[in-house]
Amino acid sequence: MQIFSEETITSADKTFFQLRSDIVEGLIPSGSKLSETELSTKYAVSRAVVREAINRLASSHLVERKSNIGARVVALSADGLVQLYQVRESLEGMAARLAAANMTDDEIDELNQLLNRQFQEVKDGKSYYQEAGDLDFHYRIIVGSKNDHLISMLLNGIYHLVRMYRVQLGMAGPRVTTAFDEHKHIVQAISNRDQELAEMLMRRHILYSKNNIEKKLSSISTERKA
Amino acid sequence: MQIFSEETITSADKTFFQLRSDIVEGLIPSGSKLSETELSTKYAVSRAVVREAINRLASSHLVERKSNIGARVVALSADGLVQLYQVRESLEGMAARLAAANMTDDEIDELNQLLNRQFQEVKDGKSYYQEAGDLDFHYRIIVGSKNDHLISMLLNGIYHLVRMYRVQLGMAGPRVTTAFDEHKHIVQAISNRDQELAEMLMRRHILYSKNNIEKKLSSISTERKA
DNA sequence: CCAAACCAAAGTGTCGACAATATAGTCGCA
DNA sequence: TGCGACTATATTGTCGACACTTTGGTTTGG
Repeated sequence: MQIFSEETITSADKTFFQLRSDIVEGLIPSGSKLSETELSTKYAVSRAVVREAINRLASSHLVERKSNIGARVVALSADGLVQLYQVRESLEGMAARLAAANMTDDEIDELNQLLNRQFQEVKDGKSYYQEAGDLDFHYRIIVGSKNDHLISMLLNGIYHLVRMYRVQLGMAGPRVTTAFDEHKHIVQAISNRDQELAEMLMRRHILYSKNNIEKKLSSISTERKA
Repeated sequence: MQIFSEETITSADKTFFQLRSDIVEGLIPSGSKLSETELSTKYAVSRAVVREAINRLASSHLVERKSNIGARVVALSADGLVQLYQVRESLEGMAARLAAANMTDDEIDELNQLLNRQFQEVKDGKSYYQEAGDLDFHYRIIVGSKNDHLISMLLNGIYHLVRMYRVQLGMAGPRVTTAFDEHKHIVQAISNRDQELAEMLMRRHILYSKNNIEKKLSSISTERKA
């Protein structure tokens, strides 16, 4: 596999991926400080590559850096979540619209097949559908937009933050089957090349998703008070 | 001035700003290669800071970097312009909508005053309105959205690319007065807290702007053929 | 006892040198 | 002559050391 290797992977790349994963998964807690020297010993690389990795994380909005002071993992907040989903709604809505215009028939076929496979899994009960499937679905539509800026902003920037919120708020919950139906309708709209509808359905889909995760977040903060 | 100094400015910062400016203004031609060693002697800093600056430029989509090969300034193209304005339309439309919801009355007042000043300048003929005023207008609305992700994506990412297209295509042309009217209507919508209208007018404003610049681009490419 | 200046420890910013990789030109061979 | 392997060169990737800034605690003067 991976016929086109292209682009060799540097040490800084690996450190960046590792760090990003550790942050998203919560191994490095949100709000904590990232010490360059400490991380360089931990990952057994020079401080320079850790620095580069941290800079990239800052570009992805996963950490905040202040000169001469250091970098901290972003703090999750209700307000941050709202802002994040505002832009996500707008950008992914746009992605769906462009996808309806620009995806090839083959790509749309594959999208349909993906959904069918997931439907089987859901029916067979062995469904931990959840993350993997959902991500794959959104991923294909984003890429299908064929707009490089959009793709980059979503995949390099926003998406890992979204995952970070989901993971750290423990989103293993419900909303599996209903999300599946929403996905199906979106793909139908794309199949029909109905740009308007695709955008609207995607925006709504993300809005529901926000409400769902927001509810979880408020229930947690009330738990804390109790 | 600058009461809150906050955030000391490092050598890498200065190099980044300098490089970005040189690229946007065309002093470093689009498509050309950026040699780390060469630039480090040119700007009299170490290769490390040039590297960091280039990495940031890559995050801003002003250069493209490939590992072990180097970085090139992005090439301007008709397709790239279309993609850029697609996301700009969506994001700034969203900014206008959020601004109508989130700007304070004072901020809206200042926006109105800005427009009045510009109107005077236009009337007095001394108007090279063009860039400065237009940028200031859009800037305030973007910031007025109060959405950090949106602000960052537009101001750090997209805007310099937009300017690069404008500068290098020689946009000193017309469309001054008409753009002014469009600005006025957008501010009116924001004043009325009409989110829907503000978004729609902004999207349309940017669409016109795209058509204008696109026309210029095609006229240049036909010139070349002749 | 408090406040301001000072000092020391820790961490980030910058640098020059070395290692690894890509590129272009040369040589040899069919 | 044309093609492929090899070598030399230039450029990027990585490293450890040094310079500067921040921070927290200590001392000193009121």
